[in-house]
Amino acid sequence: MARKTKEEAERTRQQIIDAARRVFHECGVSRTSLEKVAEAAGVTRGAVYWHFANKADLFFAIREQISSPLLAWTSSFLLAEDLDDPLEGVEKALQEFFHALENCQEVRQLFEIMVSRCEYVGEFAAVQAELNKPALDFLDQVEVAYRRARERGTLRPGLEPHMVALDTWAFTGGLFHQLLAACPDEEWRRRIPELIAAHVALRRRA
Amino acid sequence: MARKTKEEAERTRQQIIDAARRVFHECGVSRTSLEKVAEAAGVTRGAVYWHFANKADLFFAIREQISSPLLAWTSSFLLAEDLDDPLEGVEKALQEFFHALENCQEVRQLFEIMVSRCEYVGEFAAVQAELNKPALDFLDQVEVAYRRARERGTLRPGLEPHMVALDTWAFTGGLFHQLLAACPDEEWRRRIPELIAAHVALRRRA
DNA sequence: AATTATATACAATCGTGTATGTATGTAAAC
DNA sequence: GTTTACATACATACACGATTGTATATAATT
Repeated sequence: MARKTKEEAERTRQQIIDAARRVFHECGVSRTSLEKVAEAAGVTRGAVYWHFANKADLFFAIREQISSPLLAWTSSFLLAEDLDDPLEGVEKALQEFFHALENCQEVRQLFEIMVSRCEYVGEFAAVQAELNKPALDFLDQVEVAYRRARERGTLRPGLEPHMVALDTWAFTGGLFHQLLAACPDEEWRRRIPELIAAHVALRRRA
Repeated sequence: MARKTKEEAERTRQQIIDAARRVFHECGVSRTSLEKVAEAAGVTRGAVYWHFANKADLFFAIREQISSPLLAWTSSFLLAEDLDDPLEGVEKALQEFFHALENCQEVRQLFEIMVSRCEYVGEFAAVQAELNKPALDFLDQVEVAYRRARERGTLRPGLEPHMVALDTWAFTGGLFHQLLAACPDEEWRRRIPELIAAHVALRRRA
């Protein structure tokens, strides 16, 4: 086969990224050969190697496509300055994040790959560092929100913003991992919004 | 080489398990060939295949050696019936678990392998299910503890045991994962006991 | 005409499982 | 108490498939 127009090439690139996400999700990253990805995308390894240097490069591309916009979206709520109660921003951000995780197939696949279908060793150690940066940013932002809440008087008295932020951070990470890896049952999933609300409520002035 | 006595054979088996844990931790499960494990253990693949059917079998053996006793130990605190305040059992169990995670090299390596150096696909999907079972057991036990606390009147009024248990469960899972994969800094680690204490305190009657 | 977007062909490596070799332990027969 | 027979605990060798990266071919685009 032969050369295609730039738009067609871009479409091919996207097809490869989509295919890679599906195959990574099904087979795990290390058991996925680039041949499989190519086949799933309806091209040959030639095309894959043209667009991406190697498997790790492909992995980063998937991340870029899905994760970046989502995190920008959710953190916009955390940073919102015009809230009467900054705790609402925390709750809204969490609700949005877990809503996307529940309802968007691509998002869910990506995070499942990152959590339980990838080994963070060698080239992929860098991927893990990338994964963690948003988590640490989130931690900082939550602390800011709690600090603001204390100033506005909506934080439960006696709670120190730093500690509460760590607590919420741990809670969020736990929800995230348990949801992806150890979900007890379907009923539990439906109660996640409620659980988040309860978590925040416990930190609000009674 | 030739046949050894039963004790020697058992020692060989343990050496292979130890070596496998180290190599899995360093290279990731899928990039670890049984040849590497054999070399690290000072034997040949023949010995490895004699004691274990395949890589997944070896993985289970590592888990069995390290995880089982630890979980028995920690859950003994959760189940303790003679406590004035059942919340103390929750706290003690969490403190013990994270203490082991901090101070025991083998425990830490095992969990790091499970969290970020193994792809739960194919034969290993079963491993993940195994990993989750203790987590779900823990969830149940925590709920029992909170229920008892409510009966004894040490639980903060207005909290429902089921929801609080889920909250603590998420918190614990988050602490676990963040500690293994995204630890902010050394100072943070030293404050984990404090963080756990604060978490439980927030659920105790003021 | 030069470049680009692919397909195809190639070489080299690596890992797996199994089959086989072998020396020693172990227990029963004598 | 030997001898014998068999099981055990490995080491070694082999056959096979799978993947990877690259080099080259090809045809359409620019």
